[in-house]
Amino acid sequence: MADVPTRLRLLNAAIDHFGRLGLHGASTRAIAREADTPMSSITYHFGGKEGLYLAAADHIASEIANRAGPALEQVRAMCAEPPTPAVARNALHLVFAHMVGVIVSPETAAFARFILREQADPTEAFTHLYSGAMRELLARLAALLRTISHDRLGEQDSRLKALTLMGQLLVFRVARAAVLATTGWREVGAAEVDEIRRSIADNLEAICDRLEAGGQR
Amino acid sequence: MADVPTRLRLLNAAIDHFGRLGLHGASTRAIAREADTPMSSITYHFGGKEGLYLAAADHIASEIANRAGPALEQVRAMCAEPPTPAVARNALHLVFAHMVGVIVSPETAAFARFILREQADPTEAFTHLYSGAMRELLARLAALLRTISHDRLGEQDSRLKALTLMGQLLVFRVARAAVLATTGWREVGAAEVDEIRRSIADNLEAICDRLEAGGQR
DNA sequence: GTCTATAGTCGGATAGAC
DNA sequence: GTCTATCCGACTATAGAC
Repeated sequence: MADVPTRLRLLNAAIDHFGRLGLHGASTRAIAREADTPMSSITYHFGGKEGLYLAAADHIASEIANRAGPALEQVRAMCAEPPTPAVARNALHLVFAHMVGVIVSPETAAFARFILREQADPTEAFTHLYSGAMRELLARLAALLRTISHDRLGEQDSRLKALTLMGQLLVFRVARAAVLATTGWREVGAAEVDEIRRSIADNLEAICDRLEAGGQR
Repeated sequence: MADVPTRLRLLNAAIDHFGRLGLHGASTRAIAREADTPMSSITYHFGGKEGLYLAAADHIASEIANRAGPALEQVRAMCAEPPTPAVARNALHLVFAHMVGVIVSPETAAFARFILREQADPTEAFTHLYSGAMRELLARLAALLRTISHDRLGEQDSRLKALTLMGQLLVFRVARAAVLATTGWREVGAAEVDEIRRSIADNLEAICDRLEAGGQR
């Protein structure tokens, strides 16, 4: 902790400030102050404010890839040979149980703010974020859902369903204030994450049941 | 359109600018310019930047209450006498079919940005937003879910499930960029909204089936 | 690589004319 | 109610010392 390079200190401070205030709203002075380095070192390391912004996006993408990596790796292994619906179902549960922890964890809060803002008003940085971490995850989820449905679900339908499922997680990140107000929780700690995980697993079961049995779509 | 009072023009411009840039990031000069009035009229009408911000939150809350009103009214009517699970199920579908349109519509985009930002970093304005529109909706959803489950679902569990269900909608608003990238859509128009509505209705059916039959929770 | 100093722009608030 | 003029602070960028 004591010997973090200036470049990295700047990136961490940048993710925090840009996430809260946006590209325009954040100030390089404040970022530099938090990183305990003069403002002009931003020019030196990243060429300027926008360079720092893009570098922050790339840094987030690689950090997320690291965190989602273990779960994705496991799913890749389970799907090495074409999986049965039962195996796919297992894999789906695995991914979600893991993602709940990742998405709700305080360490990813700053990442989430940055990504959220970028989605609201996408710039060049969004491509970096999407290609870096989200695309494979969503594609894998969609493929699992299709398998579970015995391929009755169309490709587009399975992508849509993957998105709705991710939404069940997302709400606990992006609407945290409403979540706290509704549940009466004071924070989202380990006990609360378990409750969320159970509720979502329950929904997953229900949706998989219907998919596997063959509902009307 | 031609004769909108200055106060209202300022509110609309404020919602747009604050939603995109936040309280600090937005500039009263730019807001006033868009409202085609001098900056000092903000001082006159709202006392300053923060007064304008709070007024914008109140205005959003009442606009949302207007839009969600019809659906909520219908649900209230259906629940006048304690509803059967089948009636509750109908009501649930009704609310969601309506909310999909509301949440995804371009007119509410500015509202969504404002609320999103406020959730990420709640200020006094959040209370206004939550009490004004969200609370009753979430409470009604939770009550419907409980009824559907024959009261097997606990109060807290039903609130959590209401939140996960709202998440399925939310994702199409807050992660629009990812939605477009994943589906290949170029916009979320009427045809796309119908697909979303079908996918979510399908999930609802699945979850209600499980709830009504009595899953493990 | 790191820091200081400075130039030029734009921000919010306010006083006071009409 | 509406507008102009002005104050002062904060911002980004950059030149140049070490």
